[in-house]
Amino acid sequence: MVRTKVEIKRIEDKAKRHTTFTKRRQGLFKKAKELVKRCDAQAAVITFSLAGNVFAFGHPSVDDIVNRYIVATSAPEGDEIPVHKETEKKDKDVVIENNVDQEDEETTSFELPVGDMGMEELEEFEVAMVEMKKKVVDRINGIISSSKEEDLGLPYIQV
Amino acid sequence: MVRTKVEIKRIEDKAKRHTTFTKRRQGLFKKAKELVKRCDAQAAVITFSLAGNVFAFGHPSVDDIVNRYIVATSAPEGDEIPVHKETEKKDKDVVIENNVDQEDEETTSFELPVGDMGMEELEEFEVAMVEMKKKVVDRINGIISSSKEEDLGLPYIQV
DNA sequence: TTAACTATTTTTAGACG
DNA sequence: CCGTCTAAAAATAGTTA
Repeated sequence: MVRTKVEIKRIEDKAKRHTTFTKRRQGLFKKAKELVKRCDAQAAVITFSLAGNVFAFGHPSVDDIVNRYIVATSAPEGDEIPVHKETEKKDKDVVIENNVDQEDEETTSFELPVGDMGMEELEEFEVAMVEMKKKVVDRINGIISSSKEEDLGLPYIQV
Repeated sequence: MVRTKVEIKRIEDKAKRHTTFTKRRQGLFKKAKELVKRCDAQAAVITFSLAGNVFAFGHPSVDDIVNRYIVATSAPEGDEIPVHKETEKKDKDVVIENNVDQEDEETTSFELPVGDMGMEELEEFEVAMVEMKKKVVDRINGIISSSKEEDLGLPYIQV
């Protein structure tokens, strides 16, 4: 029939799990698109299935969002990120939830100050960021080639 | 009363737009968490409000997903990304939707081959990736300091 | 501002083709 | 592996506190 009312836990059956993944991923993307349209916001959704496939949505683009995220969350100098509880600051802040196991206890939310650089300025660096992304991969290639013997049969970069 | 049935277009009123952004962002995160739990998948959701605040969720972490995304979507050598229609390949592929205006015409979906590097191997490079992220920001700092005059009053990195 | 409330819309699990 | 269908569950726009 239509007996719904699932508990949110891992689906053991592989076929069912994949079916649900597909359906819910589509629903998640749809929700993200609606958020972007109705709220004039920018957003990205990136998902990896167990099989290793990646599905991503982003507006204006996934790379834009990823780059902006990297910029926004990388501390300029030190590495200590001030962790607050909830936003009691004026206007700019970042909230990051890092795992899924919290029971709404607001124990793993982070908040840190962000500057005033707007999108117009950020977009000036988009090209540079994309180039940087390539450099990251190049660097990884270097790490791979220096840490793995080629005769191990590992593909060079492949990622 | 409760007359719902909104059309998905930009909300002009700022207060309403922000309220909707908050509600829908929470809903989006909840959906992402359910997807992760039920399907044993990895996912990240990153949103930027118009005010410039960033809210992000990721499992196992936003950075993990972002790094994995960067690795998965960066072509090893050339830059030409083969664009297919829909997944008719065997197992590994990437689908990227880059904008929100498409009317399900599947005109802006990309698909490109991805290798077999699994999470275990990918995680070996997590630390390196995080360091790379810092280097990206350092590089941007360099770009800023070389392209902007300090007397313009622009904060150094700030982003 | 932020938090309920709730009628209604929207999503989705399961079944079927 | 698609898509379609449907009842139940979940999300949410508009309102109120």
